[in-house]
Parts: sequence; structure tokens; C-alpha cells
Amino acid sequence: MPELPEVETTRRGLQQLTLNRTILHIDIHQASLRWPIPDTIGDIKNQTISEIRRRGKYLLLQLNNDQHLIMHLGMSGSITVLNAYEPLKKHDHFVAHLDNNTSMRFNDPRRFGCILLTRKNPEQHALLASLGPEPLSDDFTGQWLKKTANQRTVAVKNFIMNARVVVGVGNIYASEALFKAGIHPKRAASRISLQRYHVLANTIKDVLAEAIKAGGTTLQDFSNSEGKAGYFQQQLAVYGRDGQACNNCQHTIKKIIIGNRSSFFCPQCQH
DNA sequence: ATCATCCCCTGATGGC
DNA sequence: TGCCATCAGGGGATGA
Repeated sequence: MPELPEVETTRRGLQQLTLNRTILHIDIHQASLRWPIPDTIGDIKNQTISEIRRRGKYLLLQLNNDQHLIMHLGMSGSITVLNAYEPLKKHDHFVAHLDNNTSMRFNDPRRFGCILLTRKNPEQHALLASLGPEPLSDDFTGQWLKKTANQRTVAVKNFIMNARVVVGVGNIYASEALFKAGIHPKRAASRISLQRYHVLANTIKDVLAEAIKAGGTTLQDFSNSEGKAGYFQQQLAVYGRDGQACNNCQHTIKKIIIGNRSSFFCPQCQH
């Protein structure tokens, strides 16, 4: 589910609703996520949330004692902050009660997400240490893509979904960015010119930035921290539009499977 | 190193 | 109605 725009939308909401709040106590309803919620999680009690950052699809909540809560939304996760009296929903696995009568609820039907706690710099954590550049930063360029693609034979769609190459690009935005760049999703990463990688880096930035503006894409599960859906799905050019007409050329959008994931593209516009 | 495949899990949907 | 197969915003582990 959540790709960079959805995680960034969540980060902004949490910043509004939980920054400088103190965690009074926590409830764990289901510790069995992608990895178990660690036993040390009780350490966050009486800590204040002092900073909220994002790295790729990971949310990093810094606490007063310099520990960090690392949260990932997996395929179906969302985090809401509601008044304490609002009833829990199915799959609200973890709840942090804050000092203003609200509570932060981690909901994840498929439980591919995670909640971890670390004492070290979270960037050094094993899950984050080898991540590639942030797509919206100046470190992410066509030059970087070309250099990283080198001799690699992998399909470009899988290439840009690889978090070591660039973080935050998931199945929806990979298809969207490749469509806007006019690149066929199956093209080998090494068989794309520097010039075209410049274009692709820019379309990735554009698509992600526009999706953040729209509050993310909601297909089924995603909601922002107030429980509201995003609306970028209204602007999707190819994702989920197989059988429909391409906005550019009226040809029929096709769906193919690449690396076990559905991919959508226009056979006329993308080469 | 790189790549393809499998797997974790629940829920929605469609065919019979 | 039920039952079964398929698919879904991710990504780690494995083995070739």
C-alpha cells in the first residue's frame, strides 16, 4: 500500500497531531507484525515525541531519551490519531495514549508493517543502513540512475522499485513515472541512456510530489492520520487502467506481470 | 553482486 | 449461500 507519498502524508499528520506530546501508556493488541514488537517497547512510556522524520517508507519518531520508534506501514498499514474515546477498529494492533486525551493507533490488516525501537541512530539500523537516495532530494539524479544501472539486466520497473537504488517508489508510482517518461517497464536497466534517465528521475520526482499534494493514493486501506482517504487515485494515468484509453494517444493501456507484480503501461507511448 | 522466487497475512472479488 | 482461486500500495530471505 503505502509508498513514499502516503508515508509522507502520514508523517505530516503525525507532526501536527503528536509532536511534543508525551506518551502516557501503550496498549499492544497484536505484537506479531513483520517482526514482533520488541519487549523493550515499554521504554517509550513517559517519553515525549520530539521529532518526526521519514526515511524512504520508514517513519522515525524521535523520543526525548534519544530512542527512536521505527514504524513501517507494509502493504496495508495506517496510523491515525483520534480522541481517546473513539472505539478501536479491527487490526488496531498498537495504541499509544498521549497527554491530550488522544491516542495514536497503528492499524495493519495484513501485518506486513513493523514497529521497532532503537537506541542508535536509526539511519544506522540494519533496515535503513543501505537505503538509496531520497527521490525528492538533489542526491537523486539521472546521473545516479545511469551509474547504478551499469550492466544490470533487471527490468527498469524493478530497478526503480529497489530501495537500494532509490527509496519510496512502489508499485503504483513506478508504473506512473515510467509512463510519464515514455519508458517501457520491461526495458533492461542498462539499456537506457543517460538522457532518458534524466527524464525518468524528473518524472519520479514530479509524480511523488503531486501525490503528496493530493494526500496520497487510497485504493483500499490507506488513510491519513485523521482517518481520511487520499485522492491521487483520481490522477493515475495508467495504474489500474488496463483496457482503458491512454490519455495521450487513445491506445489501450495494457497490464503485464513483472517480477510478480502487476504493471501497467501504454504500448504506444512507452519503449 | 544480481536476479528470480517464495513467503509473511487478511480481505475483497469473481467464477462455479 | 458457500467454496476456491486470485489478487492487493512491501520487502526480507533464499539459492542459483
